[in-house]
Amino acid sequence: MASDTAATDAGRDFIRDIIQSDLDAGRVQGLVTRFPPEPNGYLHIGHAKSICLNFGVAEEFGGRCHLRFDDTNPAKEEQAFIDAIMRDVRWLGFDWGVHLYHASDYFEQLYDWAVHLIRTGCAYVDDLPVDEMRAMRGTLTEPGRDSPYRNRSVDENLDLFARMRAGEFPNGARVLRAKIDMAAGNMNLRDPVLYRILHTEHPRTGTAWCIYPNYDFAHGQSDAIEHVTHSLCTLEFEDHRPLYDWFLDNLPVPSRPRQYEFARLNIAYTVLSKRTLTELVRQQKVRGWDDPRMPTIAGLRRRGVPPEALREFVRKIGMARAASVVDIALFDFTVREHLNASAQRRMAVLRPLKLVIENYPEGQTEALTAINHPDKPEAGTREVTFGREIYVEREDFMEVPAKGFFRLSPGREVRLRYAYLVTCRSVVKDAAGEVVELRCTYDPETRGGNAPDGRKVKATLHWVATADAVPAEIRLINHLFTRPDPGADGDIMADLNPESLEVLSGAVVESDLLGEVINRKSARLEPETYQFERQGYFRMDPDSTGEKLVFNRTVGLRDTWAKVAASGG
RNA sequence: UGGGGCGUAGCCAAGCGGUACGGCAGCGGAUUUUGAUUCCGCCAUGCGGAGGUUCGAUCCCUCCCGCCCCAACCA
Repeated sequence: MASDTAATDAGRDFIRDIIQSDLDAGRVQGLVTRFPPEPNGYLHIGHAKSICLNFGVAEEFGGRCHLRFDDTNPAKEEQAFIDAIMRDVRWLGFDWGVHLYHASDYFEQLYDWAVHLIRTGCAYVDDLPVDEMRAMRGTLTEPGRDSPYRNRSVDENLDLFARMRAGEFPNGARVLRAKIDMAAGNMNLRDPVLYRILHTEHPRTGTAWCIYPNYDFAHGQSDAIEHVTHSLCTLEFEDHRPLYDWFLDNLPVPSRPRQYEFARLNIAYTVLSKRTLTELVRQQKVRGWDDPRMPTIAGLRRRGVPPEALREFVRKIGMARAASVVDIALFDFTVREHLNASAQRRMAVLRPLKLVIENYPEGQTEALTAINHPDKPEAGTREVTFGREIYVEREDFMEVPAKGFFRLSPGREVRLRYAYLVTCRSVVKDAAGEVVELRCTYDPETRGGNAPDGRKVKATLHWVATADAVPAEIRLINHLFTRPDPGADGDIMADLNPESLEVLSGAVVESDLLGEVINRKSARLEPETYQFERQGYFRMDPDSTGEKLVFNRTVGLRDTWAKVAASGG
């Protein structure tokens, strides 16, 4: 029964409804979808939406999803992108099994079908130069005009097309066009180009071809060859559907797929256009496709976003046909939601300020027990080293405390996480008047953090003992663009955020991290994402060396105080 | 009268003729050795607008308004 395979409660949407009714009505026997990336760049979070949809429904309805590279334009495509795409789809958690295909696998069949169209009078070879063809296509409101080559004989077309394939003509000399309707309101039906001459080596077929089919002529037929039942794509292809169907109607294809469109994903303060992302890489505005600031799957992975969070985000945004711009806060929330549940806690001081405990014996250190995860006792504990000199966060001290600030200031007592209650006695300043050191005393009776007399403190600070500190560089990843709608004024590069990457080179982390990080590296495991208490989530960057650890901030913790301070200030 | 779509809260998004699910954001409050987490409460008399059909309309009809996509030998 088809209804046995129904997606359950979670995540119903119009696509799943269509699939369900097609299955129920027996229109299709089983579900087959496909994810069809063009290997001309890295996958981004917009592709993640499509991947989750295509592979997701296949899983839910007991069908299968193919990974098919739409490699019809060798001028832009590379093997390196093919590899990266497969890596990213797998990392996201999906598996195409044996169903790995390429549009280029079908070049011979597509060529035969092109010949078929010529024979049936549905296609012709056009000699018009590009600009003339453009001029004759008409405009949105005026019909186009027939090419003078439109009524060549079948034999002449056959001969010319064969010679195109044989390499007799240079790039751009001729194209094969479908003969449909130059007056169609839908521009895609005004005798679209099917094949163009491209004397370019193809990553997979090498030099076997010098003519290549374009998207419209390859996509639907590839779907049909693979017996794809539901061909899911974004809204901008809606106008192509009549053409998609026209090919299926006029060719002896082995199956009849149908195309359905959904709205593409947009996210505020970011850009999900492959063209723009390519430019960012090319112009070196970022350090590569996997720069942690990039909305690419590889970039998000390097930043520390777990694949589950990405999938959950896609689930949360829903699936519909209305153009939308999703609030980046929803993404951040989803990442925190997952990391809060999974990430081990550690202590790191991003902007260190030295704190000396005057009544703590010189040269002495002690090991204190810290909890690895507050909600998961099974995550265990670890020892952190405490001593007379420690680092605390610069922003956890205010010489003149602002209203509502209840961290450290002269005379005030606070708790050092897992350690002791300390009271600030005085500050040391440099010649410029900058506070460079805090002089404190501690209460030896408060080991672990609680006072026997029950007195309370309002703040708990994270810290790292100087004796335990491992230097680290911390990279804070901020929005790549300064406005929610980058490029709305025309020049998208002008909207780049000059502070998208903040490098804190003087940070320190507890030494426990060094061991963990080195162990995982030697075990060839991907680095884990940790929560640095009171700061956010961080993941080691591959730029790390034996000399210095480098961490990227995946996302900060919600910071209510920052909000209060900003509005009150 | 080019063609094709879409309008439900600040942002997503359910709803399929019976009186507006949910999430994010925001705002209160409780708990807290992370100003985190968690927990409680508040947040559309209203569904782009105007008519119409109906006992009853976000849902059906008509007109209007607004927004998005299409004129690559890209996908």
